[in-house]
Amino acid sequence: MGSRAPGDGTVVMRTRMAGELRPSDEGTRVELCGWIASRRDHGGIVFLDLRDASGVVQVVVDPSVAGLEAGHRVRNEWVVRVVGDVRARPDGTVNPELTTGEIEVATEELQVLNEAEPPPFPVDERVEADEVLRLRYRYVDLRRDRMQRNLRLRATVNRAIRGAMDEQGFSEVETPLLIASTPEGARDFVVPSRLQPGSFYALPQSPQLFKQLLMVGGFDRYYQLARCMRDEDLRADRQFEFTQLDAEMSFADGDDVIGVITEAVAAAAEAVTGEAPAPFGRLTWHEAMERYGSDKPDTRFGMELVDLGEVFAATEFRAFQQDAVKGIRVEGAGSGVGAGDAVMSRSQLDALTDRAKKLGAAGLVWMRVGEHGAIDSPVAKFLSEAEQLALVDATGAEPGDLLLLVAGERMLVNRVLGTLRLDLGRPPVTEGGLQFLWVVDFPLFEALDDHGRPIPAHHPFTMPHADDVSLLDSATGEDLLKVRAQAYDLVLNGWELGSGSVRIHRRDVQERIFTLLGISTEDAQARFGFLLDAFRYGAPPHAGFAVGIDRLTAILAGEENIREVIAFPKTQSGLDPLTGAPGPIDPAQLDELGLQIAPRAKTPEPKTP
RNA sequence: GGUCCUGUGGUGCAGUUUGGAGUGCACGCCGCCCUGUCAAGGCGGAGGCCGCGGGUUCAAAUCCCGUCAGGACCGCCA
Repeated sequence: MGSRAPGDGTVVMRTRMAGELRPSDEGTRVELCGWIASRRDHGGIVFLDLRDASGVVQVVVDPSVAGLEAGHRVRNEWVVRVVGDVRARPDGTVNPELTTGEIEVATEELQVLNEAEPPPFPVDERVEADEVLRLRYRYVDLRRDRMQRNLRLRATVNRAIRGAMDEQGFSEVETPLLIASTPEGARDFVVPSRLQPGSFYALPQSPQLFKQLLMVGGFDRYYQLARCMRDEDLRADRQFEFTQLDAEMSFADGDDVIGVITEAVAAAAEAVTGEAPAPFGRLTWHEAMERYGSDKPDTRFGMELVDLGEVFAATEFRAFQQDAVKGIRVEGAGSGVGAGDAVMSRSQLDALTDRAKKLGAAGLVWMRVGEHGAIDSPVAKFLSEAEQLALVDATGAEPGDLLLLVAGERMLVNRVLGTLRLDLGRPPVTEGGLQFLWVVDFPLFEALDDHGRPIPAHHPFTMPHADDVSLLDSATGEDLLKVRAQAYDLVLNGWELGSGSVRIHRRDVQERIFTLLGISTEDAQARFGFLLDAFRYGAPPHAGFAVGIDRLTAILAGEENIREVIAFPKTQSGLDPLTGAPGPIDPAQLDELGLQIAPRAKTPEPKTP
């Protein structure tokens, strides 16, 4: 129960929480504290809704009673303390909309703890407030149900994750925030050193190197809810600062890591939804690209990519004489038979074609499927009857469907169709349940740079796939891109939740990778020599992972944007409307740090005609 | 760096396409009335740099250019 005695000499301001009162409390004297959520002043009687962290209860005040005159004066968001008795509401005045709607508090004492100006936007959520206003007055916004719900949900996620990791024998270890620049690919946030003028710390993009050092240090199983900072442009799913469940384990392979992380993430989902999530799927990277055209497939809906190579193997149509021809089937979006809201107009199809071209495709072929496999398309005349029939057969198209086809280099075709698939079929965040998916066997290198050197897809400490190690020595050029890594991603409803890998723990293998990447021995030594050194002193085989907590929480909360699950986020241009950060600093501070601000290159004046 | 969308009393919108008086709706705010409301109700009232700057025009919230802020996305985030 909420009733407490002071004990330590402090004054207890309240005995109960507003939202927890029930008919069983009838007759109880309660002391409540909170904000006025709403007032309904009838003159001789005033109804106040008192809101605290637990919810709302109706408080009834008779302002004609001596000492209760403030009943007329109080306004929304004033902070008050109420003493009174819980009583059943009179017949016909029960409010089934409120969990406390069967009772009310008959006020005997009304104390104004603090007056308040009218809030810049209503705390009640009937109308959506402008986001910059919400951020500027975040402390008001935080009173609203949505933020209360989301941040408490986030706390539930953190609690469940810590519980699951603890149970699996992981120890939470903190790592430094002021570090040397780490080899992640993002731009560092940088902190000037006062004691070493001209030198800089970097804020961690992740605790990557430290967790590997913890493995060398014999911690065996480490995790941390780690703040990470990356100075890259912001998006709906990206903030400068974000939080990861960061984990690393020794004497373990990729499947061990997948098992552990599955356990923790499923525990978080279950803590929020009340039921265990569906079993996590698993696809190879190659399969994900071929079937969904993405390395983070949204498997809440079908519309999979169909390989039409066989169908057009001997085609006369030049546009389809390519590395790959693939298509997607958009149900009911064709003309005629199945005509309805889903049907796409000619101008919509033109827009789709533009979209495909912007994504790099040479073009987009659309086909409307009619009765008996009849095909209506600008290119129908170039296709044989047999090809048309085989096409309908291969895609499983029904009358009224629309087919979208792209031909060209295979991975380009996959990416273009994968994007169109999302444009046309992706459900809102609140629909389709939770589709967790492991994507495994990522390639070790994602591309070749201008000098023909491979660019690591994950990071340079990623262990190559055991079966592909020999390729590392023999392969050159494009063939290097076939080398698979022991790297894996966790995907939820088309969002990349996180990634991990088995790490290289042997110095000789690591040096071979550096050589391939064109990182010289001196360069490697300068950037992360301490890690290479550590590997000389008995590094265990180890593997790890990191899960984006902001993204996981957003999806569990049914939010499209991670700002909704962050107490004090920044806008897309990296500003905090509440504190005004970032701002200039005192010249004396600059001086102390040995820094000077270079004059910014002015943008050229607009040309006068 | 780029593309698209948005900016109108404290709040949320309409008005911009087709230039013609700051016009309108809802909420909030202030005052008065009101003893069973819960989006309380009734009467009255206050509140505007139409983001900012420039241009076109007899006339600009409206058209043009620039700029600032916000959002979505591309680039970027190995």
